[in-house]
Amino acid sequence: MGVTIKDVAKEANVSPSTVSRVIAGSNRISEETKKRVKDAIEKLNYHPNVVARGLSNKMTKVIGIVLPTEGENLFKNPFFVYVMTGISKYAQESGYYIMYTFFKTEEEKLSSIKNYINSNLADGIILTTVHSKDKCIKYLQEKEFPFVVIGRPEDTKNVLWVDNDNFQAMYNVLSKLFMKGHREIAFIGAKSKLNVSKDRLSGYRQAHRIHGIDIDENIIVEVEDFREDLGYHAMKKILSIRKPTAVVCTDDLLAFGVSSYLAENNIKGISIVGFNNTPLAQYQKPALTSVDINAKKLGYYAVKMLVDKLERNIENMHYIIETNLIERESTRY
Amino acid sequence: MGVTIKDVAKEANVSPSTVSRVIAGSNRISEETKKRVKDAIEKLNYHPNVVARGLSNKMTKVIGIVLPTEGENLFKNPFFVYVMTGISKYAQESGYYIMYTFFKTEEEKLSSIKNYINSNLADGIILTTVHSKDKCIKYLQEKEFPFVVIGRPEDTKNVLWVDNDNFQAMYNVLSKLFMKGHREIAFIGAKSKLNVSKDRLSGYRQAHRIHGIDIDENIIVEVEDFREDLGYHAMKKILSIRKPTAVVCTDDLLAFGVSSYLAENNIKGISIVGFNNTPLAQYQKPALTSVDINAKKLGYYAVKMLVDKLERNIENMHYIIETNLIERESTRY
DNA sequence: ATGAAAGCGCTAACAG
DNA sequence: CTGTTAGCGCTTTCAT
Repeated sequence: MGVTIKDVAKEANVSPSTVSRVIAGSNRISEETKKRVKDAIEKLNYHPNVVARGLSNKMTKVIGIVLPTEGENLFKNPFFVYVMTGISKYAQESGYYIMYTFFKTEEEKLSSIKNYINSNLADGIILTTVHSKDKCIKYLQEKEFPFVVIGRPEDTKNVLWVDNDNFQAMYNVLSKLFMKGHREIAFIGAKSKLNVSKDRLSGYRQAHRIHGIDIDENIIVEVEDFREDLGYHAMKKILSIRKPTAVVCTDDLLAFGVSSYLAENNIKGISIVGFNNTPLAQYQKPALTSVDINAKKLGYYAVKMLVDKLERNIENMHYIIETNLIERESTRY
Repeated sequence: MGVTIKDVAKEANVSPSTVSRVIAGSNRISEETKKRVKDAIEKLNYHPNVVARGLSNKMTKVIGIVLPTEGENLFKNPFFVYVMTGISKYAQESGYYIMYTFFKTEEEKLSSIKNYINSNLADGIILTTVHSKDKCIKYLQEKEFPFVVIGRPEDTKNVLWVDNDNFQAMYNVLSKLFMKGHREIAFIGAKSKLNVSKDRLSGYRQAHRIHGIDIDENIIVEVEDFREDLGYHAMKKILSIRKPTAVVCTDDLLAFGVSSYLAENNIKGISIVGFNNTPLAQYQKPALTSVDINAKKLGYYAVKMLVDKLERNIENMHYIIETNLIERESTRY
């Protein structure tokens, strides 16, 4: 079917190896033949066969990514889609291909990874989720297979990762609210075992400490999952104790629930801040102030780190992606 | 690095080709050597190198998919994510790998496709969107490259596609509403040039015809895009003309807008039906009745068709995936 | 600066 | 039923 390097060689009156060198951008090729080869490539519309190249090189320029389907979160929160677009962007810029697999359980995740490695199909892997004591990380390290993880892992030793500074993000939210005069700020979080969650709560606590404001533990509520109904009930619970002037949530879905509880009961005067700046945040009434975590950029830099390692063996151990507080009506007090 | 077919051959005291045959499941191999080879594979933990196999076979078992990033729709509506999970499912079942690229413009879409083909990396391609007069389809047909499209294309000649029966889906919605006694049913649609949109509107019209109910063209509104605010205004416009007893929308986002307009103005007694059964539909107040289009299954069957063509050259020209009306509070009258 | 030749790991005639 | 051999298309020593 295809036109091969041999055809080009014949057309340009050189050997296949010369063509290969021209493509690789070798500098010890005379300008003249270089041009001749390039013309032939153009003329024949030649494109290297990446499979053949991969076999010869042991580099396929393929990066595998593994994504969770677990829970409905994948569908309600476009986090992973943003990550994927960022991944795709850097990949395209650097000539890499992206392969994906979904997993439901940790076993599936691990076997996806094994498959990528065993098949010799991928040069590197990106993990989009981390558990504490992640078996996959351990496996990849044992195999010495290049990988990067999105989200800071428990043990960062020898792992490339990219993440937001969740501590700082929440700290900044609180600082801002304090500046606006708030003193009683409730906290609604979920999945307290996750690093993200811990960091955000720490930010909340630390901001109080630094600003010399007491924390009322009663208005810190942690729920099971990032769900609107749980946010709704958390708010109800908080209000049964006392009325804060603001409430920060570790996810927009929780904040949506808060918002509808307040609306339903016609309660005014409580600022709300969400996290992740999901697309619906701006359509809430009132439009929800939220922390944008730059998910696309997380994906982008994940690939960048991986490619840097793969091609230049540069190991930037991690990147911190900035967050942005997007202020909307829900904090206009 | 890896253990190769030669190592296995040596271990089992056979030639590499025998090993290859065992792996391929050839039946003219004695049970005894078959066992010996399998043991050796097990013992050495051998996994075929799919790159080498691909080069030799001219079949990589890789399927490329191209996804639009255009508009915010990708992020608000999890359609594509569902499709991707379905794709992933069948791919995993049949031992295929999935590669993806995003595109913003038609040129990018086409160049993604060219890249898949030229690189010899993919065996087939799945298009997740179709335009009328789609250049990509034409290109793929010229190249005689295997592909399937999700969504019925303008010209279905020689193209494999999978889609819902959008005409029927809407027809059924209307029939149901008629059965419930509704006679004045407004229609809110968007992107009227798309096949989906045309089909859904046809279903609306045809149901009226068959049931012998007149259509009031004034309460058929077509807007630019699938956006909540546009649904909101469409409803406003309709109510300025007359009050229907029900309104059907070609997308949940439109229906969300309708719903909030009715809530804000405290208007009761209008049933609402959405389309696509997005995750938020069930959380609306009232919970939104919506047509589930089975996006995951669309993806699943897309891969199935492609693999059937690739491996057995069976060309099932298309699949129709059933839709399901999910009835919730918004039609409880 | 360029060519010849070997080899990446696997498959598929062709023999036997 | 099994081994030998010749590629698949490209890269990369090793010569010259």
